[in-house]
Amino acid sequence: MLRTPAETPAPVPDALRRSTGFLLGKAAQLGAELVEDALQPLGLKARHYGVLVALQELGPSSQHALGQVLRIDRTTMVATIDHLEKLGYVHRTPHPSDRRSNQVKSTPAGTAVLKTVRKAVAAADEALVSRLSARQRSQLLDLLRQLCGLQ
Amino acid sequence: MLRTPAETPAPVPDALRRSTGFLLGKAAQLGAELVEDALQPLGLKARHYGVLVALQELGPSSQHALGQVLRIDRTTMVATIDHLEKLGYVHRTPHPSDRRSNQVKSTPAGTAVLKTVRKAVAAADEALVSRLSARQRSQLLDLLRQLCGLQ
DNA sequence: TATTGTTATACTCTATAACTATA
DNA sequence: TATAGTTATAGAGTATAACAATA
Repeated sequence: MLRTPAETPAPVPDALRRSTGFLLGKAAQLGAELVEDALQPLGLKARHYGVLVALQELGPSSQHALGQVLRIDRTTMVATIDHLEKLGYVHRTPHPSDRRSNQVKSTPAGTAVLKTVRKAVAAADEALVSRLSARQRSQLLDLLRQLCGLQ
Repeated sequence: MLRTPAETPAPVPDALRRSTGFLLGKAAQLGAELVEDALQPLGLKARHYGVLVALQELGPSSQHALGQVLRIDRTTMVATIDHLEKLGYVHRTPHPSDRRSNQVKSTPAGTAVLKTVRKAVAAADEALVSRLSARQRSQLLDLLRQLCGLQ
């Protein structure tokens, strides 16, 4: 990820400044960098956070189900769960009725670390919107949800 | 890029639906897919569009200067210009006073194709914000520019 | 036959290091 | 010494194909 040094003001061409797609990309990149920096000390990446959150909300789930919710390919999911299992945050057990699939469960350590992770991610989110007022932040959330068809 | 099929509603976890960073990532991904689809028939990717636009606004520029504006690494820029040159849209000439650097110029064909490319990208942008009213679209642009520190 | 998880593999994107030619 | 461009290379990230076990 190429990070423009602070000294470089980077004069963005006008045609790009007028494009929602370009600005979304730029903003998303800023957000990704902040979350990456926030999670790095914990040895996690954004997709691990997604899995921990999904497990908390959905309860024990198959790798396939997690992949559907988080848009992660099943082959990518293998390595993602491997990593979380190695850190002791999740646990694979055979599914009781369907022995093809694993049941991925959060461990107590996983539930505990999620609290820390949530704070780190919330701080990154806060930093991302630091230039906006409270009213603008909630406006932006609404607009993005609507754009994504999530409401 | 994993694209969720239309049949899959993908119930996004609440904690993620409340995160600006997550929503920005999701929205940016949608935008990137639309632009990618729009440019594919022309044999171009988003970064080629960026170069053509920058050349139009800045005039003939060194590869280094283009990279600074577009946040593209100089090693990546080589292949990007190679591709545009192969298509006949730009032309490398030695810089008159500094023989270390190339002057990258748009050719007539490059200027012509940029008109088509602009239309394709504008249509993708329009599709991206299709769920928003005119007022909401301009609000979103303002909020994103402010978030990115571009105004 | 279809699905879940897994491995091996390949492809894209991007960055680092080393080289050249200039400054 | 420093910079612009280039090449070779390596590291992510993610996808496809093939396989085993199970439905």
